[in-house]
Amino acid sequence: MQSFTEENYLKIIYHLAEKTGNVQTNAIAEQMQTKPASVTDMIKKLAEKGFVDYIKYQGVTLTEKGKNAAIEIVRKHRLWEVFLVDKLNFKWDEVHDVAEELEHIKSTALIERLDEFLGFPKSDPHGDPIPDKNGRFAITQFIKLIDLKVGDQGTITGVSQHSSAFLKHLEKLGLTLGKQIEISDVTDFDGSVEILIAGKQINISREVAKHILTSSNGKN
Amino acid sequence: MQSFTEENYLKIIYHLAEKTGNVQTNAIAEQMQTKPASVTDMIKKLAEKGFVDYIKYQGVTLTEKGKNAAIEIVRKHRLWEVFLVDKLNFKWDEVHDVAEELEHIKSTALIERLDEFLGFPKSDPHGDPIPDKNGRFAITQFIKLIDLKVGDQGTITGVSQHSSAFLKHLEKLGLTLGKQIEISDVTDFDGSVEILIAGKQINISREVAKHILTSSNGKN
DNA sequence: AATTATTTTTAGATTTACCTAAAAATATAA
DNA sequence: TTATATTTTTAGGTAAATCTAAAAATAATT
Repeated sequence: MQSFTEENYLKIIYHLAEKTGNVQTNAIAEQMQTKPASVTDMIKKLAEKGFVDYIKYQGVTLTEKGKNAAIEIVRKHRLWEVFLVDKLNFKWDEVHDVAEELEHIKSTALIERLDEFLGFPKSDPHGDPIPDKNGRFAITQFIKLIDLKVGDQGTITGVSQHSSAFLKHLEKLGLTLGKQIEISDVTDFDGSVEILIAGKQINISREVAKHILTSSNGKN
Repeated sequence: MQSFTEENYLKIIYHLAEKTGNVQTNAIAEQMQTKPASVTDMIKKLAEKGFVDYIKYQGVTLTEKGKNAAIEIVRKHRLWEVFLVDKLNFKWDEVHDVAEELEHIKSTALIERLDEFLGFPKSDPHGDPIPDKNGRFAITQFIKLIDLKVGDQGTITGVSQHSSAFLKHLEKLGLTLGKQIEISDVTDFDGSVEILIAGKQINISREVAKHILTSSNGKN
């Protein structure tokens, strides 16, 4: 199949493409922590192998083949994260780097058995959906906490930021997956949000609220 | 630390050194499935990094540092094998290749937690000892089945051959780890061994008997 | 001891993924 | 629309791990 590096490129292109449509050379370079010139080289190789469509100076888009390969890597990454948290008692802010290595282990049997061992989880420790072995995602409806209105209730089901600092901060505030919350106030001045969680009132910055994902239970 | 390739060299040198003292270039090349010229290159690098002592045309020996690194890799390999068999229901003949990849994942925390998760196993699915996190092996006393005398009883505790074909053969004969056996006869003609296992009489070739390791319970 | 065979090393190339520096294309602003 | 800025690509080079072919050292044989 592909080398570690190729797999990393595919994964990053996939994630970048989720937001925008086609993906710029510089954006890839930034994510890969490498130089644009190196990205051009690799893009050509991936295009030759049929993983991306590439028009000079226009960036790339994943082909069907490329998308499938990328989804497989995402699947592995997220399953390993579940393993680390559920079985080895890692914290949700400790798993990323190790999963980044584990995702490259090449064995279909391994991943299928791991999936089964973990009970076919639908999402990883950050709430991100885990595609099944056919590459299909369960449809998940996230509402950003920042978009909830005063009085709305919801459950924390994910985060859109995976930095250790952010996750540790949430942990300290008790804002972990599955927790029930209610919006009690939104501050005009700085847009910070007052929320009710486990009977307590806490205040979180707008920046934090932007990266918490919820499934809303509607108005109180 | 080291690259995958360097780690594989260290591991192979370690295993070769277990038998002989210092290790020949050609022997390494054979194990690594590469050419002697490539081995010479790598040996120089490992020597420069202080993993091996090297005298031109005289082969190599592992330094303390090299030995520790090698043992760490062996530890990882064997722990992952236990994981695959105990938790993911792999057969003992299916685990080698996957463990070969998993052993290179770089995370001390991962291995320590995995060790704990598995209940600090002392040996892998083939009976090979697993060094603890300080690199220490539990002392294990193996007697080759071929060296047992008629009337001797023993427990199968390991194998000295890891090929899938051999392991599948043992599986079919019911000769798996932990099984009690008794030597009932040794054929003069071809040296094949008659053994009593689970009340049944079976015959195994000399070649097979050489690669089964037992802990003898002494004479019947 | 001289010859032959084997093992090991050197020399010079190749491939992968990366780099820098400069050129080319595209986008933005005056 | 010309000038400026940004993005992307090309050209040429490096380091890691490999290779082949040939040379050098060591071992085995006659």
